[in-house]
Amino acid sequence: MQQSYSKKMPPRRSGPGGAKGWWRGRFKGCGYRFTVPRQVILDTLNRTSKHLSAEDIYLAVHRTCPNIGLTTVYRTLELLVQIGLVFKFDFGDGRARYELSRETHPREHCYLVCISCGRAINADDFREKETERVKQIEETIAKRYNFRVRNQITQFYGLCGKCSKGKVI
Amino acid sequence: MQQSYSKKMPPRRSGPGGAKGWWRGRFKGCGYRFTVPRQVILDTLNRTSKHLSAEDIYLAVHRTCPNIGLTTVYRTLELLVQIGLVFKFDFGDGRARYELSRETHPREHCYLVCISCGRAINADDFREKETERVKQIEETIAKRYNFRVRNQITQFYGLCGKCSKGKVI
DNA sequence: TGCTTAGTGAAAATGGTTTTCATTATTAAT
DNA sequence: ATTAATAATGAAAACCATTTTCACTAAGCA
Repeated sequence: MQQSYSKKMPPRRSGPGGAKGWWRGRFKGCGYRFTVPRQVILDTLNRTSKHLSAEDIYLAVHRTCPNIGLTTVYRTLELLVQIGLVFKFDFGDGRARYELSRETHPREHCYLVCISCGRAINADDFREKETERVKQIEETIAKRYNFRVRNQITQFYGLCGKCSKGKVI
Repeated sequence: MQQSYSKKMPPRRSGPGGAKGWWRGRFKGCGYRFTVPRQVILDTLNRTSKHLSAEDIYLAVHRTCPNIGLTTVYRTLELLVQIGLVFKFDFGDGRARYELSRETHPREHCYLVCISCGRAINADDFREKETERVKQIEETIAKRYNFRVRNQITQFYGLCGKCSKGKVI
């Protein structure tokens, strides 16, 4: 039972408990409990800017809390994505990646994915200056498709330097 | 052993065998055999503009050639992606989708993916007028990252009309 | 403090994809 | 054409990220 939540969000890092306080409020506001596993998983995501897989998170979490199982990691991540606190990505390598949604960070992501070796190269810097344009696009989409954009990813598929060596096409 | 292939491509639908002739040449040029399963799978992809999953293709192919197995479908698709004849997509629903690469069709794809119900809405029309801009971006990427772009997909993650009902956030 | 119920963890199940391996079909050489 | 070499195939098994099941635990309200 997800409840509606006030549009006026409190600033993320102020108030009792800092980020944790904000998260807690967000959980409660949606009718969920703010449990230890959920705190620890959010903390882990908060400590890095990388895109972690569920197993990455499980292993990191496992060091401090060995009793937290992989199942809970998956379940929590699913919930966090639903709530909108975490973004889920798929680079086509058979495992999903997760990243904490930070308002101070760009919500536009850009990757170069090599179709030969599967390597994914981050090219976010590419989009930074396009924020305005992207905002416009999102507004248009909201109107035309009645769709609320939360996150955006652009992937360029092709051949990386190594893999394109010697190939003309 | 992938061989280099002349940059001057013959027109896709002319010459002996039409598209098939072109495909055949492409296979041979790369050192691969143009077998019946590969023909049939390419034909199937050629007959639709939808994004088919491996199973979709298997079922379609199975009607005419019941002896073609799912394994071959997967193997052929992987090869086709490597050769650059087919694009592979991932909407995060646990199964990959494939689409024939047609030069007459745009290589820019745009989707709205609902993080609540998982529905993927095609919004390609959105990009059609941006072809020039996208070309520039691809050129810059090629230079800066030494990366040859073959295909591009932009996904907007968010809430579709149905799923955002009653939610303020 | 106790009660209700959401949340958790271990193990099993699921399901798309990949690997294995014996067989078949294609190509190049004869 | 026939044959030899090897690439391609199909069925079954393996793989592996993710999900489900179910008995148990802990958060939050009365």
